Amino acid sequence: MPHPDPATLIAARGGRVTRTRTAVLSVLFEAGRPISHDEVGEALAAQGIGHDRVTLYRTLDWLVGNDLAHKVAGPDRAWRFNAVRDEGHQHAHFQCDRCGKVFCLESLQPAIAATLPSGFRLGRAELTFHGLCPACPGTTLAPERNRVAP
Amino acid sequence: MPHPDPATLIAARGGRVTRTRTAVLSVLFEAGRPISHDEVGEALAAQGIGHDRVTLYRTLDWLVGNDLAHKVAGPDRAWRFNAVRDEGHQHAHFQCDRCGKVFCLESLQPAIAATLPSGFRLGRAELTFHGLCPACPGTTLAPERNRVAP
DNA sequence: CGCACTAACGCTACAATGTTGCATTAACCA
DNA sequence: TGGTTAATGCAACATTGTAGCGTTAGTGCG
Ligand SMILES: [Mn+2]
Ligand SMILES: [Mn+2]
Ligand SMILES: [Zn+2]
Ligand SMILES: [Zn+2]
Repeated sequence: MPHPDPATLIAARGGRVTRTRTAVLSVLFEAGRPISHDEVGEALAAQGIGHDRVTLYRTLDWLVGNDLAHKVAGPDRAWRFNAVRDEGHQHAHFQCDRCGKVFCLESLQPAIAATLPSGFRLGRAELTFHGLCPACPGTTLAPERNRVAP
Repeated sequence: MPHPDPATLIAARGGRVTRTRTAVLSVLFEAGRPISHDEVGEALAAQGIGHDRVTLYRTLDWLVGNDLAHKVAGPDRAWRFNAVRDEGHQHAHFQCDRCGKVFCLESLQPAIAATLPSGFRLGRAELTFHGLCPACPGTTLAPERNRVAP
């Protein structure tokens, strides 16, 4: 399935279709994983698209606020941004301990069972796995089994 | 059960027992939840203990590196630090969407079942609940049930 | 106790990430 | 095609954390 058209998506939200917005959303679609503000900036520069740091922050915020992207915390306290495909964004993430890349585990449907202490009202749960991504060499210290109960 | 003696714990790790270290560890014990660098600093100031920003960062890092504290990400990309009681630090956390406070759910033993895509090697899993803490008013949009499967 | 050794401190400077205010530009619509 | 104003670009600032380096003080030993 090809990527949706950024301009159409942006217009559908009532936003102005600008060069920066379409380019940024396009970059997010092609990245395939959540990338940092800085990585987006590099991609824009590679396309010869001039951009201001602040504009980029605001563009990314606009995309998130209009449900065209979502952001997830990275290991280095910089947000990673990802184009939204399926509605809901109900999936876990993976952070590589070596290269720092973050991945959405879209296909993964983890089952979590837990009962919170009284007084805590649940909004949502966020599940992040840490370890080594497919591209990084080495082995983890933890058991190699892929079933976990932290 | 009363708090362990900070000075004893610090000396046991081979570190020098300084005023800052004992005071910081004591503050962490009394906080009862993970608190930010800044909150630690305020607590120190309230005790009339002079401190330097950098020293405080280094002290907290030392405590973490020596397994006397652990740090967990907050909602505002500032770390929260917590005195370690039980070994292992195998528990979930809760972030309040209103006041931003972070809580360790020490007693909670969530069950997670998931199978990672091939190539990903698992180190550990991190489970964070979001919602409203006992001290904050309001209701969440999510279902009030305390069972979740994201 | 008094001294030596050096871990820990405190200061300055710097880096990374993100925000605010405001004048200018350009997307959209009539 | 022109007017309206959302979006941009620039400068200045805020927050969180790090690196270098001279100074202070905790510790062990005679
Ligand atoms: Mn995601
Ligand atoms: Mn904890
Ligand atoms: Zn990796
Ligand atoms: Zn709260």
